Amino acid sequence: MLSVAYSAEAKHVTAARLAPQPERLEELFCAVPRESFEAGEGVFWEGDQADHVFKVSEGVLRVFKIIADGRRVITGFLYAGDLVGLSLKDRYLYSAEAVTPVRLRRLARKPFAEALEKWPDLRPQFFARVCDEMATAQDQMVLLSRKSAEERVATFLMLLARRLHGCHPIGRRIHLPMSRLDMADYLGLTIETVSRTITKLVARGVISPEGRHDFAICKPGKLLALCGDGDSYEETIDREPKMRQAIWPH
Amino acid sequence: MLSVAYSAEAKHVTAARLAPQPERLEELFCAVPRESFEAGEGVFWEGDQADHVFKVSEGVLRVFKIIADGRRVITGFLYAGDLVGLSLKDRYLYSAEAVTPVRLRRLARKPFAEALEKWPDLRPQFFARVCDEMATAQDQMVLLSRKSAEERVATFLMLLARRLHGCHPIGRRIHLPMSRLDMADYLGLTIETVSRTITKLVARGVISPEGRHDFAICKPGKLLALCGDGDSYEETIDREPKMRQAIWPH
DNA sequence: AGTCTCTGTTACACACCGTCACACGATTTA
DNA sequence: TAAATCGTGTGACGGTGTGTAACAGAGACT
Repeated sequence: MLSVAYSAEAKHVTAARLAPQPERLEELFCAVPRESFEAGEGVFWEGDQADHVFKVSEGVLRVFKIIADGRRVITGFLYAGDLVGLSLKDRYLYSAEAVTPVRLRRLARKPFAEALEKWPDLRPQFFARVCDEMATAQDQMVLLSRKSAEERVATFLMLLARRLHGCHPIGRRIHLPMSRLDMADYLGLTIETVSRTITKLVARGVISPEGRHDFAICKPGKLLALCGDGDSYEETIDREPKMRQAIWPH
Repeated sequence: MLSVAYSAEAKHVTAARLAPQPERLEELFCAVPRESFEAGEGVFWEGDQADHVFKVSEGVLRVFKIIADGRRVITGFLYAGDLVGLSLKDRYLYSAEAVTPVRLRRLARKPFAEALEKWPDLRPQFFARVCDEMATAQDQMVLLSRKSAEERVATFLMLLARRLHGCHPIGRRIHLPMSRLDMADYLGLTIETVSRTITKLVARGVISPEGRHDFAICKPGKLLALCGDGDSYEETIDREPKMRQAIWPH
């Protein structure tokens, strides 16, 4: 079924709106129908045969691994436009579940690979996606390895504020579609710590709550400084060289 | 200089032993001379123009990122045979330094990319390398996110024991070429904690020291169980359900 | 020998964060 | 309406791991 659009020459492509020579990687997914998943529903599981790649078209997905005694690590959240399952060999390295109701397009791995072989222009795009995935993983390792609870939460909020693609119109408003538990498992913390840290940020006027899952960023500069990435000038000059103290004065 | 071998057609390749159609990705690196780096010397730096890819031919490399106040995160150690700098776009995402004296081959990015375009058989190999890198990053995220200090150290020791490629002959002997500080920055701990944890493992007879940087694995099963990956049977049955206590009775 | 430097080990007080407990509000069920 | 359930917030308490030491060993050097 799915391979029809790609196994044939361009003239055979009838059912698809796919151009014979797709210019963008995403176009490969246009030919297949969208599938819907309810919040909490699983899309695939770690260890499954990795037969498909996916493109999220609506909603948010969480991608995670489980270890021995039930500990869960969420390695990423995926939003509309993101591709899932690119950098895999034969089996999925992680499980994927819908955080919100999700609509996505599924493409079998083989036609996907064939398309990459056939149309060289797609390869740099594909490679760029994989590189972004890698860069994100690296940043996450930094976060998990060396950042305090407060820095982790601040970094997460900034991440979502930047990724405000189509989700919400305004730039200083953050929407957190996932539960506190999801956040905790993503940030390597517990729900309680996440909760307390958010409370702290609110108390200091950095952000202000608008319901459980929405916040306004009141002091973007402050929030950025709290990320611990050294993106801000104040942070690097205020600090004694090489000293790592409790970061907030009171 | 270096690009000479690839900027020309195959017939122009004279100085290289490179076959016109290389079968393995590594062969691309045969044409270029080896460079030497002393222990501690830098190979490239985060943010540099990513002009080259590297193949380690001898020694061990560390790859790391630095954040704001000097905190360092080592994202990986690279051994002989490993390729460095694959999954990058225009700039290096991390810095690389020699842990031990290192010899490596440097290949300009452009001819490397051209080779991948020209010889399709190399692409799956390249892709597999990138996937391995990704899988390793995922495992590291699990380690940093949810594992105790003891589990981290145990996991690291098992990793090195498995990667005992050409380094050392015997399978139950681990060589740690890097300093305790390097280990700490890789595992998201401090030197002191690494030191204490190793001491603990020695005290329980799991490993036994043979100098500062060499250990024998006395109880491989026990060490595996301590990794917290659930790879072993003992772990799942010994443990009270869901309880995570201080792990060692004495 | 001696001294210096560097790395690794050990000790102890403390802080951050995890664990446990319970309260609160929203939603569902009886 | 009450009762149950779920997600969340908040408090008290304790433990793992940290920070700051001081100390020990191994080279390198004079």
